[in-house]
Amino acid sequence: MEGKEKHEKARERIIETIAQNIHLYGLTPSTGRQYGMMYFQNEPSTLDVMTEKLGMSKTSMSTSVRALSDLKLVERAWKKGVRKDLYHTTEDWYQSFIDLFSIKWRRSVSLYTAAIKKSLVELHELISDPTISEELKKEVQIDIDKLMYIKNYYEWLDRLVDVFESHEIFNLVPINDETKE
Amino acid sequence: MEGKEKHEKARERIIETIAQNIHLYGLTPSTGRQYGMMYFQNEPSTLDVMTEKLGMSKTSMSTSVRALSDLKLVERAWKKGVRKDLYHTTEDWYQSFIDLFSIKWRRSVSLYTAAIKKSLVELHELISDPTISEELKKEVQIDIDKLMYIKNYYEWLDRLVDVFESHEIFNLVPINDETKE
DNA sequence: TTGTTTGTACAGTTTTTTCTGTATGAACTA
DNA sequence: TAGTTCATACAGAAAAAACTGTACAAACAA
Repeated sequence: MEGKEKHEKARERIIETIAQNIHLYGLTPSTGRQYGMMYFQNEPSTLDVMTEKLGMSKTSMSTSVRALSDLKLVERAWKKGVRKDLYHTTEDWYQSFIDLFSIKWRRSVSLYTAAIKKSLVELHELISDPTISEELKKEVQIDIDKLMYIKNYYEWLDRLVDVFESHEIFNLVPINDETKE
Repeated sequence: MEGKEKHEKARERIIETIAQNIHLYGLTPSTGRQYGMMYFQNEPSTLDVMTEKLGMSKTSMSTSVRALSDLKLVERAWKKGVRKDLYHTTEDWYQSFIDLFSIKWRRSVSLYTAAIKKSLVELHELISDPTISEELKKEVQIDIDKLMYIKNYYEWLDRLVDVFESHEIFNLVPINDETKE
């Protein structure tokens, strides 16, 4: 089967590329390969199919399919009469990018925002404390300025995520071609 | 030193937050802590200072400061009379974000583009091969469509990176406050 | 009810990554 | 020139992460 083989090779190249780049999504190459396999599978896959195709344990398949779901790269499919869980890759890579972007950075925004708020309160208390030295006060003021800068930056980042989530970004960077949603 | 301690605590909270979020830049918490320390250090740091402050080996400091430099999060500073290498964090977090974005995704774009190009050629050869089965041809056509979709997506991503690098993004998501460059 | 199938928690193993100490080379000093 | 100070390459140790097999719980079948 010469043709079948050539087809397989063309697919494998892409799957391997996905595997080598999925770290951008915080996932391992194995998980990327799993995604790639599912991407070219033209029907939903069960954990058993993945185990068979990738030669890895079902436990692994289960945990990594969950990781893929968390990032909305795959989702459950339903098919009547089939008892096993079925999964397929989500169609919209633009949306996946946005989801990734959103999940990763929103989390960061909220962690920073909380920490900065707390520290700013403390530093302001320190500044208005009459018992501390002039020298320390100066240092604290510098830190306050730095924290304000970070605060501003994260507010910007938050608005940036908004722009992706609301799809406004597509006004600035339009999707060419008919593949648009 | 009650005030000094409180100041330290406020700083540490932010440094720890940086450490816990630096994975978004593909770096380890240790490296994040190193960055955080340098961020609040109001003068350039030497490897020896980092070793002393973080209690880690100089070798570690050397390799992680290089990782930070690669992402342009820190850069060398010059100070006459000082023989040791000096490093300080870069001021512009917006630019750092853009640099990260650019470095990470451009690389991905070029890897995908190359792989897709190669595979598309092979699949087109396959399609116009008269000896292969109708069934296989159908499958190959589906794959071609999928690759075209990915190709389009990466063209979009490439334009997206352009928009960040050119700072056009700031038209859509402006930097508020006087902290702007 | 009992038996079967399926997914996942958990403990342990293997693999990978991070970190350290030693050794070396480059840059500067005298 | 030789001596000193620094950064980093490299090998091995320590720590973390990925992966597997077992065991169990939930869902369903009969």
